[in-house]
This record gives sequence, C-alpha cells and structure tokens, in this order.
Amino acid sequence: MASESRTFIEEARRAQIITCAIEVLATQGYARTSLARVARLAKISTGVIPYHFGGKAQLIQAVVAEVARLATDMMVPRILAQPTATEGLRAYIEGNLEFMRLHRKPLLALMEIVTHERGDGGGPGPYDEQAEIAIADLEKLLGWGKRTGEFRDLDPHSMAVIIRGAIDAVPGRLVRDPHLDLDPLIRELVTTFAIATRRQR
Amino acid sequence: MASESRTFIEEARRAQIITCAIEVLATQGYARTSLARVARLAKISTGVIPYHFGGKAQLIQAVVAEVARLATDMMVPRILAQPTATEGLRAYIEGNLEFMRLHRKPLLALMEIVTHERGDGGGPGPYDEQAEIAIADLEKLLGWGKRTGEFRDLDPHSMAVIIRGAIDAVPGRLVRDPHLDLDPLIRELVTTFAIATRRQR
Amino acid sequence: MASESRTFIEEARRAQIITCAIEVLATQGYARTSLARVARLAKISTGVIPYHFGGKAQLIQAVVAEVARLATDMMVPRILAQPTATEGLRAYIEGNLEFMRLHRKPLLALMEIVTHERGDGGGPGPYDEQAEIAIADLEKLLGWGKRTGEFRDLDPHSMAVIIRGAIDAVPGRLVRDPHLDLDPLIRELVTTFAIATRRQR
Amino acid sequence: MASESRTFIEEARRAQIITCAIEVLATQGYARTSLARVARLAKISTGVIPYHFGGKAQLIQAVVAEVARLATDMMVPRILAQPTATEGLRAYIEGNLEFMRLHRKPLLALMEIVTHERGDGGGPGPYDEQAEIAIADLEKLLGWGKRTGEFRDLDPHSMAVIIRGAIDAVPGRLVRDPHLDLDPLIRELVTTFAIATRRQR
DNA sequence: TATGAATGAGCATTCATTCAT
DNA sequence: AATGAATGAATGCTCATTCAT
Repeated sequence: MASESRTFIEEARRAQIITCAIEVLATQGYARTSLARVARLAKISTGVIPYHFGGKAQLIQAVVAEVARLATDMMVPRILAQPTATEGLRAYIEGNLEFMRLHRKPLLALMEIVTHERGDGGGPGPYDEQAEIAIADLEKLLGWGKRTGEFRDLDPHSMAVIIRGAIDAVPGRLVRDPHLDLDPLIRELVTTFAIATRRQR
Repeated sequence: MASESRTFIEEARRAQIITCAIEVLATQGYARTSLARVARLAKISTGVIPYHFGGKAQLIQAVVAEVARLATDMMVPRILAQPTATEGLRAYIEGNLEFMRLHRKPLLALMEIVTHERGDGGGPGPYDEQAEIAIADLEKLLGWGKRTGEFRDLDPHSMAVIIRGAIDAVPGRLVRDPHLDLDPLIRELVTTFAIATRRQR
Repeated sequence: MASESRTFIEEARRAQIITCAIEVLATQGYARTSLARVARLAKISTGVIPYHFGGKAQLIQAVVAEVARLATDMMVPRILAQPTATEGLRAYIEGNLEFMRLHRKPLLALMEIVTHERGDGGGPGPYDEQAEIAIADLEKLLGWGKRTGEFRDLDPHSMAVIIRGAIDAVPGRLVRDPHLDLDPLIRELVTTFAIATRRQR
Repeated sequence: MASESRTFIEEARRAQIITCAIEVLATQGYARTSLARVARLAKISTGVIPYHFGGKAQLIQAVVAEVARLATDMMVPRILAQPTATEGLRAYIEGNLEFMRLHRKPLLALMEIVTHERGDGGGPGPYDEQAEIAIADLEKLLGWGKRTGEFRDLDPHSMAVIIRGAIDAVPGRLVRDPHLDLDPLIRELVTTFAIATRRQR
C-alpha cells in the first residue's frame, strides 16, 4: 500500500487537504476550486499541495479515491447481503441514496469532479472509468436477476445506464434545494425499478 | 424580433460564432471553452465576440437559446400530437433521444453549459431554470396520465426527476463512445417507463 | 480659415461630434471618453470620428479650440473694456467664474483634457501651452497695474500662477457639488486679490 | 498595525513596488500607469502586484497612504507649533511647498491619483475625500484666526478653496519646468495670503 | 516538511483605428 | 459621406507550479 511509505504526519496533512478540497468542491464548484482556495481553507500555504500530491490532478484523484472508498465501504456489503437480485437492486438504490444523505459533501465533490474533469485534448476524462465500473457492477446485478428469473428479459447494459442516470440525477436536485426531502424520491425510485425490472406476467 | 434589427452580415457572424462555440463546447468541454479558442476556430480575432455578443455570458446564452430552439422545434409538436399520456410519454422519450441522434454536438454543448455554469458565489447557476422547466413539463405530462387513469398513483415530481435523469444520462454515454447504438437504449427507456408508470393490476 | 474648405454638412457633423465629446468628457471624465461612447451619444457610427477629425487627438484638439473660442469671446472684450488694471483684474476673475456658470460643461471638458492629456513619453502634454498663455495674459494685466502704480511691488509671474490656481480650483468644486453657490466664492476671490495686489500703505 | 503581520521580505517588496508606482505615476502620468509598466520598472512579473496588494486599486491606495504619511509627518507638527493663526497660515503654506521641494515625485504621484481617479459611473472618485479633508483643515485654521481677531471677516470655506487652489497649482508648474525656482513663488504665496487674510484697517 | 514569493501563461474585455461596402 | 465589422494591442487579473529559504 502506498500509504505505508508515508509518515503519520504526512498522512494527516493529506487527509486534511482532501477534506478541505471536498469542502471547496462541494460548496464552490469545480471551476472555483483552486489550490489557493483549498490551501486558504486548510490554513496552509499554497505550495504544500503540489508538494504532497504532486499536482492538482493527483489531489483530485485522491479525492475521488477517498469518496469511492467511503461509498464502497457503505454500499458493497449491504448489497451482497441480500438473498435475491430484487432485494439487491432495492439495497443498491437505497444504499446510494443513503450515502447521499450521510455524505452529501463528498458526493457533491465527486459529482463536480466527474462532470468537469476532462482529458488533455478535451476528450473523455480520467474518471469516466469510475462511472464505467458503476455501470458494470449494476449490469452484473441485473444479469443475476435475469438468470434467476426474477427479472424480465431486459437489456442489462441499457437498464444499468437508466438506473444510474436516475440515481445520479439526485445530487443535482440536492444542490438546488439542500432541504429537499429524499424519502419520496427513494420510494419512487425503488418502486419504479422494482416494477420495471420484474418479470411481467 | 431582435434579429430584425441586425444586419445580414452580423447575423451570419453570430451564427458562425455560435456554431464554433458549440463545436468547442462539445469537443473540448466547458472549462476549455475560452473566447480565444472559439475565435481561433472561427478564424477571427478574439475581440469580435464581445463585439457581437457583448460578452462571454451572452454568447453562452445565445448558444442555449439556439439549442433550446432546435429542441423545441423538434420535440414539442411531436408530443402534443399524441392522443394519450402514455403515447405522450413515449413520444417525449423518443423525441429526446432522436434529438440527441440528430443534434449531438448542440446537445453536448448544452449539457456542458448546464452542468458547468455557476452563480457568482458558486451557487446555483443561471441555467438551472432550464432544467427546472423540463422537470415541470414532465410533471404536467405525468399528471395528465394520472388524471386519465392511465398511470398508477405515482409521485409526479419524483418520477419526473427519475425520467429526466435517465434521459440525461445518455449524452454522457455518447461522449465516451460516439458510435454507441442508441436503439436498444431507446427501446429500454420506453419499455421501462411504460411499465413503471402504467396502472398496476 | 480651415473651415472654408469644409462643406456645410461636414461642419455640422463636426459641431455635433464636438458637442457630444464635451458632454461625455464633462459627465464621464477623460478616462471614460472613448470614441465609441461619443459616437453612441451622437447616434453615429464609431468610424465617423476618425473620418472627420483624423483621430482622437484631433477631436480633443477641436474641443479645446471650441472652448477656448467660447471663453475668449466672452472674456477678452470684458477685460479690455476696463479703465484700470484693478478693474481689469476684477473683470478677469468675474469673467472666468461667469464663464463657469454659463458654460459649465465645456469648462469641465476642458479641465478634463488639460489635466489628463499627456505627451508621448508621459511628458508635458500638448495643452500646457494653453495654460501658459493664460498665465502670460494674466502677467500682462498685473504688469499693467504695477506700471500705473495701482498694484504693489508683486512678482507678476508668481501672482499670476496664484490667481490662476485659485480660479482653476473652482471647477473641481463644481464637479463634487453641482449646486454649489458660486457667489460667495466670486466675492471672496475678488476681495482677496483686490487686497493682495493693491499698493500697500 | 497591519504591517506587523507581514514578512520582512513582503514589506520590502511592497515598498519597492510603491516606489516604482510613484515613479511611473510622476513621470508617465496616471493613464500610462499600468501594472505592467510598474512591474517592468521593478523588474518583476506583472502578477506579483495583485499578489501583494490584491489589485490595482489597493496599490493606488497604498501610494496615497504612503504620501499622506510623508506629508503629515512633515507638516502637521510644523503648523501646530505656531503661536498665532497668522504664523500658522504661513507655516501651512511654507510646509506645503517645502514638501513639494523635498518629495516632488510622491507629490506628483498623489496629484495624478487625486485628479484622475474616478468613481464607477464617472462620478466623484474615492480620493476626493482627501481633498475635502484638506479644505476642512484649512477652514479650521482660518476660523481660528477669525476668532482671535487676527483675520478679517472672510468666508473661511471660500478662502480655504482659494488657498488650496493656489498651492495645488504649483505641482503643475513643476511638471512643466523641473528646475523652477520655488522661492519667489513661496514668498509671493506667503505675502499674498498674509495681506489678504489680515484684519483690514 | 513547510513556507510564501515569484513566474509566465491564460483569461475576458476595451480601445483606437482601418477599410470594404 | 457614412457605416459597422474587424483587427491587434493593451488592460487587470487568476492560476498551477516552482523553488530558495
């Protein structure tokens, strides 16, 4: 593990910087997230960030890794614990929205990064991979349900795109209205995709 | 009409600049869309853009207006022509995806703007309104279906968020894979929301 | 005369542009006086000004000439009509302030130009000459009074600088407070320099 | 004190930049005083100035503060030390002109700023206050002389405007002729306002 | 380890001027 | 005689990064 080669104090600094970067990303947006702003919030000097992370790109990467870790820790066991694909899908949706509720800022930061980061020539960014993995995981879940006969004869890839799209629309709503009540949204998501995936009579 | 007070040559320049701005937005992304880059593509000098549009913000606005015009022209009559809410919803989804197929770059440009433009303090941007209107329109369509008894007792707002989210996920896929076959996606979208909204026995 | 080589219509255009330039200079200040702004006020196109005047510098020059003409027309006969140097000095001061009252905007425009215009390398500007002439005229008036024994043994050049300085301070006050009552100021100016120049017992 | 929170090196840079700004203002004039020119003179890169001062406006402000400090240090004790208003007025005039002799460039820089800086809409600038204070101070001095019966029944405000105007005319002469002998001017100023203010028999 | 001063490129915008129409 | 589109330089400013201390 990379962190093993890092001193305790360095690890603490990195964590502090990542936290501040998340704060700035979530509240100011990607475009206003400059190293200077992050450093100001962390009450450290600007040069520290390139020093610890190598550059802005690597800081962003570290933020992504951190949020991904948080999300994985919370959601994966929850989903794997389900006995059926139907239950698994519900746990997936609920887990995702529960995560938004509990870790709103990290989630918003991640959304900022994913939607704004681009490749050198303006091409697909380095974090599309992340989204790709999310789609693939969902595809597996849907494939499971098809195999067990719980789900209808749906196209797993398309359906995965649809479900992820529906889920990913939520953070955007949260930005606009921080007091938005997520409960009806969760209910409708669960219901919609329960109905839409189950084997039709 | 504002355009009537404009010279033919001015209108042509504006159109050319808007086209180039769409090109840059779609291929380079919002962050890399500077007036300098747009001007370079249009083979004009940078100052021409503030000259014709007043400023960057107004250029962006003009792009949004142009794309909105394209989208409205294509989709509104199509949806209004449907006899039932069910047919209307199908037309809505198909219309949206048809638009993506025919006007990919304008659509991508619009997505860039909507997701990246922010208010002064990092708050909600000036184009969230646009998204809000889209949600509201969809809510009306869903309300119609509920009143006629075609749709189940769904929460129109939540369902509108879900459907728009699912649709808005598509452009992101198109960026990654320009040769993506949209047909299965359209089919699955139509099927999913047909099943998920209809009155359950 | 240069104007003889100009058509009537051209002369009218020039006059219109000069009037607008005075307006902009007086209300917006020198720095905000761009050809574009003058043209906008005159409801003509920007290029007309270089066309008629050759360039911004010549427009400025024309404004100066216009205001100088106004001032000369009003003040010179008034002063020359006085029988004594003492009366002449009073007429000079009163004439200057009367001019400010009647032609405030042209006067302010002139002040803007004189204080802001600079030579190519930042050196003395092309309109210091104007000020020099004003000082010299005043010196002559003071010399006259010394010769007739009306005035004390003052240094005409220094006293001319002082009187002009005192007079030139007034427009600055007018900018700050457009409703400033000039009467006490005129009275005090006349009194002060009557006392300060007269032969002391 | 604000400067205590600044590094030694930062304080030195600020001082260097202020000095260069004064130099440019005094020799090139306000309009030609761009951050780029100041930076070129200081042999630093342009961005350093916003870095240290926050922006051009703050640099200008720092120059004003610096010159005001110089002037206050030199003149205030000198005037307060005088036993009578008459002596006070003489000290005021002499102090002002002595300052011009010793700190010509800072004074010219200040004049450039005061006469050129304007508010957003072309209205009164942020440094008119400064001039207002100068007038008010002078009014107090004149009021003192009236109360003690040293001065005639003059209008303190008008007389203050006249005296300041006469003094402020001097820098303009210095710009034109750097080798101008100030002594006759000082003498005439002192004499003029001694005569013009004293109680008349 | 950390600082914060400095660089140099890039940004949007404004300007006087030119010139084809 | 006039238009208004276009140019190219200059403006103040922000940014990620580097580096001596």
